[in-house]
Amino acid sequence: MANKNSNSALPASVLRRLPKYLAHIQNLRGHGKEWVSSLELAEALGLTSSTVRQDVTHLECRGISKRGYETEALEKILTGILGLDRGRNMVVVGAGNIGRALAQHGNLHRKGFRICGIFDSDASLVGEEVGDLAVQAMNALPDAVRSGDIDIGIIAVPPQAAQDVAECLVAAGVRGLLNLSAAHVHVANVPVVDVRLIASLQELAYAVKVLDETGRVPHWAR
Amino acid sequence: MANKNSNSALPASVLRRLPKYLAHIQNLRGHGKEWVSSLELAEALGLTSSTVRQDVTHLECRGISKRGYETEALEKILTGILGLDRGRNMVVVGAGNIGRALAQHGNLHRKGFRICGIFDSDASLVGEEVGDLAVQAMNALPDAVRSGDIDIGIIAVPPQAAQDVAECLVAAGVRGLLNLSAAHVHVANVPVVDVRLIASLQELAYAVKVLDETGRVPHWAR
DNA sequence: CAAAAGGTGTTAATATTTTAACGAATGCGA
DNA sequence: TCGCATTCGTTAAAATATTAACACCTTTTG
Repeated sequence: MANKNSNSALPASVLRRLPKYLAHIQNLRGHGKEWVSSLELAEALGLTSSTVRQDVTHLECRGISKRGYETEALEKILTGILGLDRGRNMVVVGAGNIGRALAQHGNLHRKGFRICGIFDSDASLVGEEVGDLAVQAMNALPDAVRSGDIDIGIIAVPPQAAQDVAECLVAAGVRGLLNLSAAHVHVANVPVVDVRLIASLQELAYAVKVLDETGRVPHWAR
Repeated sequence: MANKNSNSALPASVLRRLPKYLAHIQNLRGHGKEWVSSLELAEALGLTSSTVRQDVTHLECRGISKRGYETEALEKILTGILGLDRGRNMVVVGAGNIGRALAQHGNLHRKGFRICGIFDSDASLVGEEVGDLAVQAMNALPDAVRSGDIDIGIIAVPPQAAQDVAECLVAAGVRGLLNLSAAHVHVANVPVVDVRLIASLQELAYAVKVLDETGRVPHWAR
């Protein structure tokens, strides 16, 4: 018997699609659509209907024949699984372009990800205003994390500094790391997920090269 | 006989690791290291040595027993495959926080990705300075792309606008798209790669939830 | 009310990715 | 120069992920 109850962890492949389902369904709901079929979802997102149905299997949600899935239910379940029903407090380390952009990024806020502080080891940046925050020195980090109920640390520093910053953040008590640097970071017992900014560009450069040479777009870039 | 000559396209799984190999190897070279073994690479990047050796198989590169791989050769091959030996010209659409941050991001430039223009449909932003560029109106885009030898378009707009912008960019002649929005975009015959900014945060939120509930970090977030 | 159409959930087949295992090659120390 | 210990390339196995196929539900329609 298939195991699909909600406390068994999701396969990574499925999890990675969930955010796109959610974004699309929120959009549909915004247009007043109450039902959506696996085929519609698949076509909108570049998948097969089979994949969509398989994925839904892992959710606590059943569709009904000839109608599909209820968008309201799907949205609720997805936000629940992703833990988006509760807000998350975060700090950013690195007040360069990317760090500052994130700190001011309204969308994050709208999705329940609050940025509560921004830090930099460069003393000349300390005090500078970023949105309604002021850049703080690294030695202010531990207190800020402990007293601010911070869940997540965002690493927006040059790659050489990334691992050190990760360790700082974890020592300060953060429970998850979002890594925007190109470096690999690893810390015991704390989840890390990479935002592959430069890597994605490099992938794209490869895809463009393949397109030039063969006239065809690789399937992973469609 | 295994097919490993360079004109057969790389498996997606391998390709996605290449940027991390490259970043790490460049770092090693910076420290004067001339050789690296599959095991060292694996440990630094959170992989198995088997995976690394398997990956190298797809590169036009042989290691030698008891030493490993030559870092210089690896770097050259990787940059070649990813098409990083030639510069790429890009335009950004969307002069919000993210778009502006990218346009000024020094690292991109250093890696051969030149940002040649930034555009926005919001007339009130047109003319604003971003680094050494000025925000242009959308109707200036086609000429800029055609006359500027632009390869890549970067989509940094809200999700509702993403698909339209994608089509604009492609109509203007761009040959690849980097999508920073949460929406899915699709255009015939042009590769698209997503930078999963919000999606990654959502994945991380899930990983944190799993950590809370089970005490263990899911394997895909380590 | 029967039949057709358009959906789902499930199972089974296929394809891809990762890992393990091991013979062959190379450098190092005695 | 002869082992010994490393490390590679390769093959095969195991694990994951994707796709196809199909029985069985619902709604709509004649």
